Amino acid sequence: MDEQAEMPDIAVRSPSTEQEAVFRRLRSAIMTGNLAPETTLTIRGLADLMACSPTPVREAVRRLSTESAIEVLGNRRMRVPAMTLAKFEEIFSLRVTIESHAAVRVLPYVSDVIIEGLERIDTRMDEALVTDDQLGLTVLNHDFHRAVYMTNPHQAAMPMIESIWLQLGPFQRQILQSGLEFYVIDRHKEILRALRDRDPGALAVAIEADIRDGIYRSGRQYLLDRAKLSSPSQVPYGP
Amino acid sequence: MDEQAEMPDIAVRSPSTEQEAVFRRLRSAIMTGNLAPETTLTIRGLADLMACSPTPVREAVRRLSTESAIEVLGNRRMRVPAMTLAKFEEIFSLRVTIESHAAVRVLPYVSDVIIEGLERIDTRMDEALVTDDQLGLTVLNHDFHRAVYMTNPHQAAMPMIESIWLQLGPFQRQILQSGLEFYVIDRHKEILRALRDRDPGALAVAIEADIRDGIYRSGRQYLLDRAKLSSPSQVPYGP
DNA sequence: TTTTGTGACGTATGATCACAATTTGCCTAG
DNA sequence: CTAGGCAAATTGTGATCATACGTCACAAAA
Repeated sequence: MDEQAEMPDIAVRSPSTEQEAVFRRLRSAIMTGNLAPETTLTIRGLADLMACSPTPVREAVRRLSTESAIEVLGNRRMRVPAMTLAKFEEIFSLRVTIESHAAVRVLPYVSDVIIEGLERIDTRMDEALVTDDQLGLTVLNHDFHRAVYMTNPHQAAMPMIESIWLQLGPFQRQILQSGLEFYVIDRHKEILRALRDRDPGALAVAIEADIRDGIYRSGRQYLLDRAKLSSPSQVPYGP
Repeated sequence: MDEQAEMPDIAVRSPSTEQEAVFRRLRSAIMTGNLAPETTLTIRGLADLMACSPTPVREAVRRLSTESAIEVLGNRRMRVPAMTLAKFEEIFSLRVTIESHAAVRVLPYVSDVIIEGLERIDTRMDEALVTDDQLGLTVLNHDFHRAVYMTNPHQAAMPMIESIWLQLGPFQRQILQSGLEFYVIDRHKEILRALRDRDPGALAVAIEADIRDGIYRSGRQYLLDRAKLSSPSQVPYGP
């Protein structure tokens, strides 16, 4: 009867609610590695920290728990999940699979404007690289990949990709703190070339290389070392 | 208008929290197609329905919104998302990719006991097929696939796969209601054979066939028909 | 007849309260 | 000095209250 007038509300609604703000802050903190693995969280503590009542925090934390960004233990406690070697390998193989899939599906929508935007991000990454700005590098890398995948207007995999980034965030910090350097080899140029050429094969290869050359190598090394020297169940590290 | 089963999955175990129960019921209702697309939901309405205060409902609804199972509109309204042809294709190709990935990663952990358990589920599916029990068929199909993927103890893709099922649930009901029959061709036998043979190639093929022979065909047909009689040569979709 | 302003009503939201469960610290007994 | 248990503090959970915002209906003016 009246369902045809779809009325696309293009108006961008401000995420003005407190709960949304808390959610964003917490999520961003986890994804950029501001919270270490195995950090225990309390709703009241976070509420104090963010100067609001427990209610918005509670809901934000729940949302993050469904994304596997926060682990809710049976005994009513929650914490940032720990990382194991097996889980790490599993997550990275999944990441390669999903991101390659999302990337290839972008090709029909690639345009000069799109590529131009990506190049702009890549330029900023080069700047962050020379100033050794690790945080900026992480954020920009996410921005770059997100911009690629979101080029597909019907994109369905983005929430899952973000969920993976979220699960990797805390561990990334752990590696950095452990003193392990990881070399950032810029595969973005290859991604851009594959996009320009509309070459799905080359694109998948470039995406996989970019992911595997990132924290994957040093992360794997870190977990192997830890497994080796942890004959007694030792606390991984303490901030 | 919804709860017709007493949560068959989580029968007596874990009386846990009210919020968890509400979450499970809502989630199950959506996944099995008890809620039609574009159904608008109100927190208070659901609270009345489940005989509890708005608080647990609010949190459950938020969790579901992060899984794209419920769409939160800017104007403080929420509803079950609508389905479009483009979104449908996107979701299904993603589903094939992720489920194939998860299935292949199961092979190192396959054992006779595992296969036996899967055969048991498959037998029950055959029974549901002859009695034309659509709901049972849907639930058992999910159980089967879940059992396959969860064979990998370090499984990381399951939450994402469930999220996809969740997004497909409401639309599945829409197809059934429209009178379109969909033929269920039993590809589970082929999946089982590939598992027994530890054949990754055959397994991926079987998984893809199982998914594409399910509601995919009739769902696609339904959306094509709807698009045809809706607007002959208008702009396909808004952004 | 159409458009616009104003009011009432309903709803989400966040704070606060009361309660239950769990953890932590301390004290006592062995 | 260690193990066990009791008590207080801490924390999550659900209900309720106050408030802000959106929606709808009705009326008045163009």
